[in-house]
Amino acid sequence: MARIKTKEIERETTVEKVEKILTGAMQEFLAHGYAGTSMDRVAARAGVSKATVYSHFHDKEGLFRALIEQSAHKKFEDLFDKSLLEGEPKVVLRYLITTALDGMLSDQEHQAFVRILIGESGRFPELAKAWIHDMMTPPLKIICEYLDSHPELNIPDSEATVRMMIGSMVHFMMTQELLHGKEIIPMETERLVECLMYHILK
Amino acid sequence: MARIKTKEIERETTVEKVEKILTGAMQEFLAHGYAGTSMDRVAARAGVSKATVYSHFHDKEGLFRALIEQSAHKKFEDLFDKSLLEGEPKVVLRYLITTALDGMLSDQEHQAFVRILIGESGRFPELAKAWIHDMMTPPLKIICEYLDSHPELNIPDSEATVRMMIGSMVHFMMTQELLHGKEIIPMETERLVECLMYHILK
DNA sequence: GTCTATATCCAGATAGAC
DNA sequence: GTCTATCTGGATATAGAC
Repeated sequence: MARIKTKEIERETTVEKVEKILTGAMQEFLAHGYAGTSMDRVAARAGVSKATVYSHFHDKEGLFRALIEQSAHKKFEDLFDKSLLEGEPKVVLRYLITTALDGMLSDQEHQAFVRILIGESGRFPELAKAWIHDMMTPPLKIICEYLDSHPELNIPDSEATVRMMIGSMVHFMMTQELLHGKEIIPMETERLVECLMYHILK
Repeated sequence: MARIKTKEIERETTVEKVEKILTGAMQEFLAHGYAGTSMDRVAARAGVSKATVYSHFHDKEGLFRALIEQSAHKKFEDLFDKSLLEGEPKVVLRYLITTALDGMLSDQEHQAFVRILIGESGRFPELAKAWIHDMMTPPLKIICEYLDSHPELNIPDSEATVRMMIGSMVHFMMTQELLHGKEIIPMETERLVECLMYHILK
């Protein structure tokens, strides 16, 4: 009994260390990029030795891949609540657009994630692809189905329309926040919301 | 006379070396990012010594800043020809959108530039701002004026509309090319063109 | 599993001859 | 202005004790 308990305690602290490494490494990668992050700082931030980091993740690339992949899967859950896709388009669409935009604009970690994903998409193409698959495809499909279920909207190509919608929103976040364009080309979020509502609902 | 000519020849080769350093360094930065680029390879690619690179550019950061700034100023010229902004909207807008989209989708160097600009926008915020100013503001203004000069289009907020337009186009390029989404969520360019035409021209 | 200590290499940057 | 040679620090990664 005692041995088992000891084992369990040991495994717990190990898990905790791995957890600390993962979260700390994520912070480092988001702040400094892939090449700009050192394994020394990753270890220091997690409060463990470098050798421990290497014993859990084969090398720097392995650690990076694990982090990005995990994050790509996780994030797409909480972007929007698909149960809200019921009701008349005027209300539903406005709510959808507002929620998604505000979510992106206020989430600095998500912004840093997008930054590194794009920045490293040359070196790590598969990670970019996985993100596209996990983040873009689900909302695309769901919103398409919603638009198609309302033929009175008269939308000839719902998929293209949803891409236009998402694209203008993501691009807005990028120019305003990621690229620090808030002061250079300022614009209230509501104007983009109204614009999309106007052009989509005719 | 002879001395002057010698001097001129010497200055010519110097300029040539600087040119070689600039173009070579650009290739390196575009391929490997800021932190991933080494001054050794920059020097080697230019066929000069490292000391020569440092004598012309104070340090790595200075070289990078010079390159990105120069490129931000230069590129915005050839994106579109504003003389083409005369005629009826159906023709002008379609041509504008098609040209810009095809230009972005086929220019791999521009794509790599966007990648590094976003990737390093955390470390070099002023460069990102300069690019926003040089690349976004001019077309934004010009297209806005065009739309406003055609009140029959019934566009309530031309600036927001142009942002929607440009945003969806840039985002399309990013997902398809930068993030290698061509095979994962394929879509013909024409569909986005038609979609924009439909929603903007009502 | 985790540590300290270390091997090995390569980075940015400069000194000094020519 | 340009080179070779070098300084110095910090990077990835591992060996070996506990």
